[in-house]
Amino acid sequence: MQITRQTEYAVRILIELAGVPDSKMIRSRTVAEKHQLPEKFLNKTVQILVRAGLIETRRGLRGGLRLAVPADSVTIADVLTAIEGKVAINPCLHENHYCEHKSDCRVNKILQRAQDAMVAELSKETFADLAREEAGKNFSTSSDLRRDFACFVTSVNRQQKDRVVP
Amino acid sequence: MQITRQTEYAVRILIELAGVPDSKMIRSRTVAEKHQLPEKFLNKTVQILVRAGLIETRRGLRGGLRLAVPADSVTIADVLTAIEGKVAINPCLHENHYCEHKSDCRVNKILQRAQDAMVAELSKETFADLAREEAGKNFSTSSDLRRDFACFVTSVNRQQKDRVVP
DNA sequence: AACTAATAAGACTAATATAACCTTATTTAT
DNA sequence: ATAAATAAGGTTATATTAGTCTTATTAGTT
Ligand code: SF4
Ligand code: SF4
Repeated sequence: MQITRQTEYAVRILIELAGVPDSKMIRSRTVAEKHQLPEKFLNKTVQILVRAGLIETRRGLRGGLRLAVPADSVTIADVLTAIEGKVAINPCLHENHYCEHKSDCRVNKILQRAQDAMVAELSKETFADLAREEAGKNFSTSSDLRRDFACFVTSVNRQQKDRVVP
Repeated sequence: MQITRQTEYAVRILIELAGVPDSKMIRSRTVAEKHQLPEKFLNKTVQILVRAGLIETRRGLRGGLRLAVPADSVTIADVLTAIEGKVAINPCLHENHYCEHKSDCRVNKILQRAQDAMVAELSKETFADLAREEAGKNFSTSSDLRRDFACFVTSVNRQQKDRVVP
């Protein structure tokens, strides 16, 4: 019941890109270094975002990444869908999933409402908002390697084996 | 971003137990066969639920499973927590997770609100409600092997490779 | 045209989490 | 005693997630 690391990486890319003037391109390596993310894996993530139509890239010298859509029209929910596919917290929430009880299953309905509530929250603020927030902090758009945004999510996550079953 | 199969199995166990008169014990094998779940895996799940204090078991002849708490005091959210541990859709939502930006990170706040909204929905109806619903359907508490509740979630889930990235 | 710095693509591997199985104990009513 | 049930925990299998590596392609610069 977690979003994947890749989704979080993608969110960070989008925040990064939403925070710079429209036409400027940001190198993927810059993002990787700034956020301490594995570069190759980030590039793969970038490709998914490109295919989802959220960002665009240019190769070659002075190439890089840029938003393909207005920052105020993208939300975390969009990124989640782009990276992990259509959201469905249980298989039976896919409309193509068959279950004979689906039509009147109360569990299904509860799960659906829970998911909808979650997605609604994830859709409330756009990356334009998020980038503004970032700008308010000590966040820099320069290409040097200050780690204003570093958070070592992965390593911390790995030791999270502690089940809360007393 | 899915609940695990084990969580769904646990939900089914609880629905099953909530639907029978208080003192009666249900054999775990009965649940497994009725819902077409792998018996050994189900037993492991049962143990988790026991340790979480949600159900109690008795071994030996005429042993079985039974709710350890009133059906109207348990929700799907409780089961989710029992099986998967404290809910956290991103590592930084664990209060013991450190991130220097946590205190004023907007992403964190959005994720927290999304999670809260989801959990709130999952907490709205109790298993007493759910069992009532089941009773309304053609659901039987007899120990024969009618598969009133069968849903082949696992197999369907496995072919769900279709990423929605156009 | 040649060079260089960038992304593109995809195969490959590694690590982790999830799911399932199996075997041996332990308990309890009969 | 015996049979029928769960308890426990080790082992395996599978799926997902994360990350790496290699080679190609593109585009600006000189
Ligand atoms: S029985 Fe209900 S919860 Fe289970 S798969 Fe069918 S619709 Fe979903
Ligand atoms: S920067 Fe924000 S979203 Fe990322 S780990 Fe820290 S608190 Fe969570």
